[in-house]
Amino acid sequence: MQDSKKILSDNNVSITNPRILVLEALLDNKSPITVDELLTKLENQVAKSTLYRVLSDLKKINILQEFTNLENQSVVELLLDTDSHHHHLFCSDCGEIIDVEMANEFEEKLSKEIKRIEKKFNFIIEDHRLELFGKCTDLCENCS
Amino acid sequence: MQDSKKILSDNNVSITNPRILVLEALLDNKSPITVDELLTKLENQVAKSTLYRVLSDLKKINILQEFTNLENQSVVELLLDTDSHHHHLFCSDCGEIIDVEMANEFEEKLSKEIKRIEKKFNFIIEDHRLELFGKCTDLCENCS
DNA sequence: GTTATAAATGAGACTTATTCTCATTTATTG
DNA sequence: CAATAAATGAGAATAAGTCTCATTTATAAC
Repeated sequence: MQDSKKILSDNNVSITNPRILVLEALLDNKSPITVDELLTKLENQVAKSTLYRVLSDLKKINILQEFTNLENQSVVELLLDTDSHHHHLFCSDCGEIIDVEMANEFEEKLSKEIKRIEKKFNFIIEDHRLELFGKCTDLCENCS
Repeated sequence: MQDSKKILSDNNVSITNPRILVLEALLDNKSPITVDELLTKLENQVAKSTLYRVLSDLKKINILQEFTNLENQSVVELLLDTDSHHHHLFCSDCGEIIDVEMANEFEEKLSKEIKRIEKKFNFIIEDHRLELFGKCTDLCENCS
């Protein structure tokens, strides 16, 4: 059973062609992608309304993360439980978004600090997101 | 000279009524506010197109931060250089966004980790943002 | 394999947030 | 105070995302 079908059945979501196509597009380039790019990639294969519905389905079963890039466009990224915890690095020159794993030592420090914040604000903190903004200096042509 | 006028002249931005009104609205509730709420607050005082233009002016002079809340609405917050560095805590029950200062010790650790990432990815990191997601347990009526 | 049923889809209308246009008003400088 | 450039208001235009509803498809029962 292929990845995309397995993902769907594992999550008790019915296996349909659009869902397979969207999942495969996401598995295909396994890094953050603009909803707009996804729409183009799946043009003539999945209707716009369906794409948005499938994305919302994937969010519901907690395997899709959504955030915004520096231009405030919606960006999605598949996040399977086999994937490791990571954060994002945004280049303001070329717009690239790069997955970054922080050192364990740092994540531990962050967890401790989060516990302190939970007590201080009487909050239950379920998730966190760290975004780093800057310029890549040699990764792409745009970034001289 | 009032705050808002001083802010504008300090940044070489001409002092106009709409700019004063927007700045005062932002200074007034000095915590993140939805663009939509701001629009309502300034109804009949500042045209919609002007509000967006003024917000973009304030972003250009680097005293306005923009991000999105859990409902993907645009949220803005005035960020003067007299303000201390802070992050945000989002409540998924009531939608509140709270400013949070992390411990110095933690921010130092983060700076070090950022230096490591800069080297590893050949990046110049200029800014970072940490978002904490959870539920407040007693801050508001919605959150039982 | 057929059939019944509920769920998912496609197409496009609709909504909402944001940007754009352009005629008018206002701030600034000399 | 006059001249000029910049800013504004009003509403049209655009774009992202949602909704509707008739049709298609997946699933479960037989």
